[in-house]
Amino acid sequence: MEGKPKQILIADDEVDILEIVGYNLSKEGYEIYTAKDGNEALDKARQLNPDLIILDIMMPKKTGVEVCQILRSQPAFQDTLIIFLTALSDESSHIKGLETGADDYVSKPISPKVLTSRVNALFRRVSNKETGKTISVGNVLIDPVKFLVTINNEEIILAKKEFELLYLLASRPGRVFLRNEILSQVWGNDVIVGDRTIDVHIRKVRQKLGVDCITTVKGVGYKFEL
Amino acid sequence: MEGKPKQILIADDEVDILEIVGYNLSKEGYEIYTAKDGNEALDKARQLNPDLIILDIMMPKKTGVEVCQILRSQPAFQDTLIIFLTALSDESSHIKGLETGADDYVSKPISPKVLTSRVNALFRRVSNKETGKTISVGNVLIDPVKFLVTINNEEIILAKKEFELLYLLASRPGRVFLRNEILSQVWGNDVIVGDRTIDVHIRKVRQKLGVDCITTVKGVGYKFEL
DNA sequence: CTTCCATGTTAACACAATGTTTACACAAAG
DNA sequence: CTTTGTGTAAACATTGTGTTAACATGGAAG
Repeated sequence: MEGKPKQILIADDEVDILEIVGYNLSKEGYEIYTAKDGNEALDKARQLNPDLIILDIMMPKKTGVEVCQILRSQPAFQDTLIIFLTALSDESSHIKGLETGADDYVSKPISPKVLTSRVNALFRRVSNKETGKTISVGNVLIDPVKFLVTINNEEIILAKKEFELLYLLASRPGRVFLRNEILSQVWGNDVIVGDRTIDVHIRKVRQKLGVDCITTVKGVGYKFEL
Repeated sequence: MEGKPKQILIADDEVDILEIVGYNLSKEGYEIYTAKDGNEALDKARQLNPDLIILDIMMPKKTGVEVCQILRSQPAFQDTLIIFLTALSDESSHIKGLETGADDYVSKPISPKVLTSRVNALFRRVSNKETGKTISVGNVLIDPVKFLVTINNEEIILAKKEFELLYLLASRPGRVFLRNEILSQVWGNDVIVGDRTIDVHIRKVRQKLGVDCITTVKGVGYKFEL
C-alpha cells in the first residue's frame, strides 16, 4: 500500500467498537478518525472528506442511514465509500442500507479481521480507477503524481486533457472505451463539445507518444494496447 | 428490470437452500440454475456462462473457494460476479473468499431478503459500465469489453456489425436464430435492409474466423457451434 | 432434366466515422 | 501588456464499413 494513507472515518456510539476497529485498521496503515453520533459524523465527514466512512446504523442524533442519505445527496460524497455496521437481527436495515447507496455492510458482532479484509477489498475494487496510481504497461510509464509519461526513459510532456485521456485509456489496457465514456470521464457529463474534439486530442497524444498504442475501433471507441 | 433476464447459478449441497434461494431470486425475475457440488458448479458455469454465481464454501468434490479460483483463472470468467455463502463462524473463509476474487459474501443462516437485496445491489453496481460478459466456447473467446475475438490465442479483428452478429449467435451455442431475430437484435426493429445483407455479414465472419462454426439451417436461420 | 427458391459469393459504391490541419479564443505565465 | 500554450471548432481529406445489386451455386420438388 503506497502513496498517501487512506483516511477512514468511523462513527459508532459504543466506544469499545471505535477503539477495537480503529486500532485494527490503523495497524493496516489507514488514518483513523472517529465520531460518536450522527451529527458529529456529518461534521467530520465534511471537514475531512475521508476516503471511507464506516457508519453504525443505530446512533444518537442521526442514524447511519440518515447520515448516508444526506452525504450521498451532496456531489462531494458521491464517490466516497460507505460501509454500514449493523446488528445481525436488524434485517430491514441491511436492505435499506444498500438501497441508500452503501457500498457494503458488516454485521455485528464485528470481527476485526473480517472488517479489515472487507475494507481492503473495497479499496482494492476502486483502486484501479479513482486513485492516482502510476500505470505501467510495457515500456510505458504514466505517473499522475508527477504528471509525466515516460517511454524508454524518455520523458514526454502532455497537456492536461491529453494526459487525462491517455490515463483513462491506459488504466485498462485492451478495454475499449466508448466515446460517451471518454466524454463523461475526461470532460464531464454536462460539458458539450464537438465530435472532432476527442479525435483531435487522440491525435495529439499519438503524435507526442510516437508509439502506436492507441487503437481505433470504428463505431465503438478507442483502446490502449501495445 | 429490462432486457434479457440475468442468469444466476447457485451451488450448495443443501437442497433446502437451493430451493429457498432459487425461489426468491426467480421471483425477482432472475433465471435460476443449480448445482449440488463443486464439480457440477464448474461444469454448469462453463456451460451457461451465467451473470452471477453463488457458491457455498463447504461443498463436496470441490469447495467454493476452489471453484472460484479455477473460474477466475480463465479469461471468460474474469468479470463474472461471484458471491460466497459461508457459515458465520468460519471467519478465515471470509477473508480467503474476498482475496480469491469474490465480489461479496453472505453469512449463513441465510435470509432470503438480505441475499436478494445483495444480489440486486451487485447488479446495480456493475450495470453502469460493463457492456456484456465474455463468451467462451471451446477455443473461441469473444470479449465485448476488449471488442476482440480470440481463437487459439490468435486475435481476430471484426467490424462492429460482424462482432455483434457473432456475439448474438455465440451467446447461445447450438440454438438456431431466425433471420428475423438476427435482424431485430443486431440491426434494430425499425431498420429495413435487403435480404442478402445478413448473408454477406455471415460470410465475412466465417472468412475472418477461418473456423467453420456458423451453420446454416436452410429456411430457418443460423446457429453457432463448433 | 428442368424449375424454383434459398443462400453463397463477389465487387462496387455511398456514406458515415474518423484523421488531419489550421485557426482562434482564452487563460496562465512572464 | 505581451507571450506562450492549451482546448475547441471548423473545414476538408481519408478510410473502412455496411449495404446493395448482380450473378453463382446447390438442393428439393415436379
